[in-house]
Amino acid sequence: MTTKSKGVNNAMHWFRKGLRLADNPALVSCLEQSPKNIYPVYVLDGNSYELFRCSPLRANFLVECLQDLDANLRTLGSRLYVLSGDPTIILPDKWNEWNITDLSYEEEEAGEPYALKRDTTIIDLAQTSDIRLFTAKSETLYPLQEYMIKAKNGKAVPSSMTGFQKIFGGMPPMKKVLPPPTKEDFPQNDNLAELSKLYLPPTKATDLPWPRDIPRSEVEPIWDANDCKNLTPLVHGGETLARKVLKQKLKDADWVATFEKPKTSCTSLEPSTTNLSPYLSWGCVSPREVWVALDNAIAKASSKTKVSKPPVSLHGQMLWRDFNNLMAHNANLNHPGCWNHIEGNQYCRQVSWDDDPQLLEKWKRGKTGYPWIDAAMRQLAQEGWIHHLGRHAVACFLTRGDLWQNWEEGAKHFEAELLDADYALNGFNWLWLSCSGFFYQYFRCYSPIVFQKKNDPNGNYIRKYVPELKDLPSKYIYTPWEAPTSILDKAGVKLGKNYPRPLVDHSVVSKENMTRMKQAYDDHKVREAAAAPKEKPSKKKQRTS
DNA sequence: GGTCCGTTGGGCGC
DNA sequence: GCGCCCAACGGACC
Repeated sequence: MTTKSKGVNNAMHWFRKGLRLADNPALVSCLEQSPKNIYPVYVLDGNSYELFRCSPLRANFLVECLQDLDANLRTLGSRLYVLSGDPTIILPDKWNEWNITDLSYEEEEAGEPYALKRDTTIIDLAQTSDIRLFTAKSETLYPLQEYMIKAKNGKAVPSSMTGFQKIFGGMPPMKKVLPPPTKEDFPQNDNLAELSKLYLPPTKATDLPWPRDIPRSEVEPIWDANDCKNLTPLVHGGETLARKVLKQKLKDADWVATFEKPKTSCTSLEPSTTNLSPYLSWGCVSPREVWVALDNAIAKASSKTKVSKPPVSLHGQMLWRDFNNLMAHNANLNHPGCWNHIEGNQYCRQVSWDDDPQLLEKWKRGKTGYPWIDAAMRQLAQEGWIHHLGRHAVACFLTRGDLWQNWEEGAKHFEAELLDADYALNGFNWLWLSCSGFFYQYFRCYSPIVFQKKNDPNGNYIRKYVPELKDLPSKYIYTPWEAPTSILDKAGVKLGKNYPRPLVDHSVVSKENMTRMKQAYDDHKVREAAAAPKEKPSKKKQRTS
């Protein structure tokens, strides 16, 4: 490794995810080289995962993150340089122009194919240009490789949460959370004044290289592509807000200590969970910081409090995140890029899903005729968020429960619309809900009617998000097609006109679909047996000899 | 090869 | 609000 004397190197920190200053080990290790100048950059990359299939709410969230990052850097006497284009072209240009000698960035861990390809190219280019790399794995509580090593130990990587928790229990103490760099850590760039009006962060979603340059979707957008005005995001972007939300949500120590995910409500009009997921997925806050904050909050809970445990506790939610990343990482190691696909995905059952663009479109737009499903889908479009259990219900409805549509399509839609869209978590949950992987009890099926009726008998959630039904009596709010004409008339509901009739009869199709799933599982067994005909006998031989 | 378990199902009786 | 059954999955563990 070439060593360069202090003060003659020029550094670049490349933000991709990890849009924060605190607990950013790659940035810190770069600053530790005491560079003469540092250029914190973000590249608006029209082809990147973050922007591909990206709703205005997501675009807007990114803009807010960049604005906040720039503001925070300016308090340290630095700033964010926002570039536009293909990073593998634009970054080498800037290395040359700014005489960059050191480059740092947070590594992509789950194995998202575009990011991996991009980074491989950048690593090659950096080596060619004799640029020193300072990278760090800080997307998860522990680097995924460390779980892999711990797990292997002669065994397979666990594919259940229980198995993962065992691995996790044997991990060494977690790395300490790094404080944000101080003003003294940041050099004053020679040319800061000269560049003051260049490379400024975008101020609105339409400044991003989207949607003009990107073929976003085959279908018409659900929202006005240029307009976020009428949308009401769950939270706004940025590290500053992330910390505020973290502090606020963890203030009630007893709430934190007794949190049980399955007991939180997905129909409450105010989110019953922490709202931290968007910040975690964009890296506005580090998972370790959240972990420690949970520790601290629980320590303050009253001694009588019965503290909840993983997997249902808040710490458990952080474990799910790492577990999902590990599964994505492992799947992609064996078959690069397979994670959000059926083909080649070792964890995914091959199921012959139907392909009906009209049904898919009605699901996306919240026009299935099942008010509870439609309410959740419209909350997604409106706020960029649905409660986890709501996601379960709509994902089950689209796939194995009712419409029998390919989960890949549902995953793509979530990826575009969710503020907290996360490659690893999204893929895992669609595999789970469609009974394609990790969860196989297909006879346990969410009802689009009764699942939430007990939590929200008056249907307030439906009344909020499906306003055309708001005047229906509670008795029919979940099942408007059962209401007498006089009641529908009184409520201003015209079935098939201003609110659709149900696309399918759940009680019928859910049973039919169980039979289809049984068949798919049987076919899977046959394929497995055919794929490895000699393996089992030879193993037996070894054992008996 | 048997048994138990799996973050969060639905329906019923009590 | 709880316990039990429904019909019956794969994977871990013995």
